[in-house]
Amino acid sequence: MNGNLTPTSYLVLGLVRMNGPSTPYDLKQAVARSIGHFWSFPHSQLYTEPARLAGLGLLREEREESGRRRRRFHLTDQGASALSGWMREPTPGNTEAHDLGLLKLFLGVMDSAEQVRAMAERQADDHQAQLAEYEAADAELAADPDVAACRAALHLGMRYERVAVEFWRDVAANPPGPVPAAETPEPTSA
Amino acid sequence: MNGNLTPTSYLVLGLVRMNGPSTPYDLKQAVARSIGHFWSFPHSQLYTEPARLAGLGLLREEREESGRRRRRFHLTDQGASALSGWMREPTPGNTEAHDLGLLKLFLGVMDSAEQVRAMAERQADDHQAQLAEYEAADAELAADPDVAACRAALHLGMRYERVAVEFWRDVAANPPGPVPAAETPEPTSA
DNA sequence: TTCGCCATGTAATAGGTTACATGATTGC
DNA sequence: GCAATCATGTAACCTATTACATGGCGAA
Repeated sequence: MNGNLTPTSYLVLGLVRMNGPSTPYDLKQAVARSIGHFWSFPHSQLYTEPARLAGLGLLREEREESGRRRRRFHLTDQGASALSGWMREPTPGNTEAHDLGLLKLFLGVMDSAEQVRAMAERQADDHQAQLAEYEAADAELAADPDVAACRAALHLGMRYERVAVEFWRDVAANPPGPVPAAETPEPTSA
Repeated sequence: MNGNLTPTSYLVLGLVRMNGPSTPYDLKQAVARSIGHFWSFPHSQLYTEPARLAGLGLLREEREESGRRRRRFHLTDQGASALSGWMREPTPGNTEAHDLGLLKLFLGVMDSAEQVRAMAERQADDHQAQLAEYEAADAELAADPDVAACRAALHLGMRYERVAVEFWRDVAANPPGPVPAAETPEPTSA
């Protein structure tokens, strides 16, 4: 077992701290409702990671004896201090924005401006839909003053989405032509 | 060897198409100058992925006999059509925005509003710096009409950065308080 | 001509992803 | 009581990341 903590680790620790003792399924739900919108964590990780953290003493595992025999994880002192230690560290590294639509646009392999326009319109719609989801999620949290920080994070998501919608609409309105190939592809020899 | 193509694969194919026959080092450079700003690809991948693609017949490998014995990869017909096939597919999946600062904010584990403010200011500065880099990169490309698509992608990056700067400045100006822990951590038993 | 950085790669590992698989609940 | 879905997990694979390692090349 490797003792290094990844973003996933801190996510799990943080969620347990925020929501109290949690089962992996609880974590999965919490992620889906909030940060999962822009940073996806597959559920299998949310099952394996807490177990790993328990092995490191940062969580304590408790298991139901009957029914679903859920594993419920509790934050330990050590876990709490690992978490607040991380908070105190500087936060290096830029934002990673992985967006396949953007990659396609960047590579400039679209055959025609028309094809670019079609994709851009699709992207704009998708981002619009995403924005609506954020707004709904945010409205649900609006009542609770304790979660101001969570909402703040959502707000950045919302701003990004608005920018993305604007951006793709601009692209659709004025699609760039294809980047010409620098060489003629060769007959495949394989 | 697995024939599935990942975003990395298309990146490599697309760069070779755009820039002509390339060595892994060329790819590394091209990435660092452009898309690497918001989607990082470690250099080791840019060495192994072209080899894999060559194995699939999508690139052809040519090796220098003397000196550094570079491997230079050429696009094949098959590679070109894999690339344009991908372009025609719809682009599912949302943007993944991995940002550790945002994760920290979201988890609400900061001890105090003051700590939040300090981080927010740092983030704002970092994003400001990033924005400046994009602008410089964009200015370099401005002369060449062939790379309009690449520039368009950069422009989204720039918009994101502006939003991020604004956002973190707002957070710094009005930092949310910490989300209270839902449970008291337990003494570690390990 | 030597030093240092640029350039080129590879090995090992672990985290992430997909796919499978099954038991528990709940609603009808 | 049956079906559908929720909930819970695990195993295998692979991609990505880190770390190491070395030879070429240019500058002083």
